[in-house]
Amino acid sequence: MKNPSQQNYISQVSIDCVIFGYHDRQLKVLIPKINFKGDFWALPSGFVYQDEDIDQAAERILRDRTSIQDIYLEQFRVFGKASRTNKPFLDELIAFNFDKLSVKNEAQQEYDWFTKRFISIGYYALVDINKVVPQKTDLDESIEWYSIHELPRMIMDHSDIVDEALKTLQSHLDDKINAFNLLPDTFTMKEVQELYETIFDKTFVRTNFQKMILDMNVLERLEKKFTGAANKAPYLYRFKK
Amino acid sequence: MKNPSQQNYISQVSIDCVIFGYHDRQLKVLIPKINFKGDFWALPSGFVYQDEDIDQAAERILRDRTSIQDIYLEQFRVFGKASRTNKPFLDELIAFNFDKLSVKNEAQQEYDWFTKRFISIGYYALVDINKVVPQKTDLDESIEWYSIHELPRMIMDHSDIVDEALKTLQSHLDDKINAFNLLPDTFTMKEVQELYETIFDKTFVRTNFQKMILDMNVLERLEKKFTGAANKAPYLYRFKK
DNA sequence: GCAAAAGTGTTCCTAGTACACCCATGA
DNA sequence: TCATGGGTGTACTAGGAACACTTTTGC
Repeated sequence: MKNPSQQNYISQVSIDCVIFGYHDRQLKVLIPKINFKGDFWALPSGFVYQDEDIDQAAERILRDRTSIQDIYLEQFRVFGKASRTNKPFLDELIAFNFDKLSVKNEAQQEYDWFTKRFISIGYYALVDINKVVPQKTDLDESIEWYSIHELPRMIMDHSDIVDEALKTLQSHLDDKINAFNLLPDTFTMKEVQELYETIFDKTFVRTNFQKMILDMNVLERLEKKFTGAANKAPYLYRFKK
Repeated sequence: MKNPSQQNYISQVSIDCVIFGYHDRQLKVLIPKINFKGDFWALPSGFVYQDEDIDQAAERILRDRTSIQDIYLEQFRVFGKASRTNKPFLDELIAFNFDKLSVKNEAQQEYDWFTKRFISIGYYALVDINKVVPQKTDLDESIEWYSIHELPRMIMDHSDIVDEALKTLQSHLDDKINAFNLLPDTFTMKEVQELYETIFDKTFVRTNFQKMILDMNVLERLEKKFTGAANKAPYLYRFKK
């Protein structure tokens, strides 16, 4: 990765992405661990090129980390406190990793660029977890799916950003009907119900839930799914595009 | 006004405010006209100081234009297309107002600063129109309330920003219950109904509307309001804080 | 036939809508 | 007492919640 301060980025503006996936009745968030000593986790982030729409920038960041195109994504909030800076985190990172005297010249320039106050635009993405092949950047030690209830301790206000993203997702589900982006192409009604129960952290009555979803009129019923289990085979559904 | 490029602003980030007021069954927006030849209208805007929260910046911009404190305001969207720049507008303004050869040195520096691509954070504000004393800045020729249905032709994407603000206001009314910020301290139920009918551009049945609003349980009933009219005096209400 | 899970229908209740009715006010 | 507009209650209805019932599947 080239030095950001040398890139044609808009300065002091960043994009932070909360990438939601769903697996095994758990809502998950894709989070990289930074490749330095000291256990630092940070949301997939990036900056905006001068000639790039912010939506394009978010798409680029997401594509780089998930290796899939056409991701469902929504801008949900700007985080703009004057105190929003990487400085405490960077200083801690440097203390763990470098002799302080060694930070000079070019490094100093990067340091100055990174430790300015940043305004961050929050996006959330909904992806089919099976289609994602998580990609490390060369700054990442690892990149993993974490259950939203067992997130690692993240830098800056990234935990708050995840909280806000979840709230927005919940409030959007009613009108935007976008939850199906978290499921595979075809799915059973039971899977939809489990997803909703996970997102809202509450249970639904099976029969009424089925009615509610079908009344949305956004699903098409396909063939039955025979699992070999000793019970009635459920229908598969697909989201109408 | 000092030259923005000399101020301690975050560059390429602006704040645009849609200030909603309500009068005479009309939803209005407070819009300054720029003090140059050529008829340019632009939303109340400003920039963010390095040591200032974006919310504070929005409050400052609003205070400067309305001369009231404690304004209800909500961040609603970021406008971040790569093509978002003041350049076409500024060039037109300069063509109307200056000999091109006169734009030099210091002016050139301001020109360069202003014509960069800007990411703008949209805020909407709800104010009691009676409490506002619109304030011109020294860049303004005038500042007026315009009916949302008769807005002047504004620069850049400011019309789109107003549209987005209105949509967000409508969608927020259900859960945020913030419409009362547009009314005086005390008001009758009829006034509330007319306000809602204006915002949603539809009519409500009087008796059911009263029930709906009272069931929100956010109003306290005060004394009656005797207008001298030959009919039953309506109660005044106040929004519980 | 039986257990398990899926699909459909039926009843009940609540919340919203339409509307009838009465009340207060000043001319 | 009359016209006008405000306040309250009641009947009706649609949509949601609870639940009973039937169907399908493999052992």
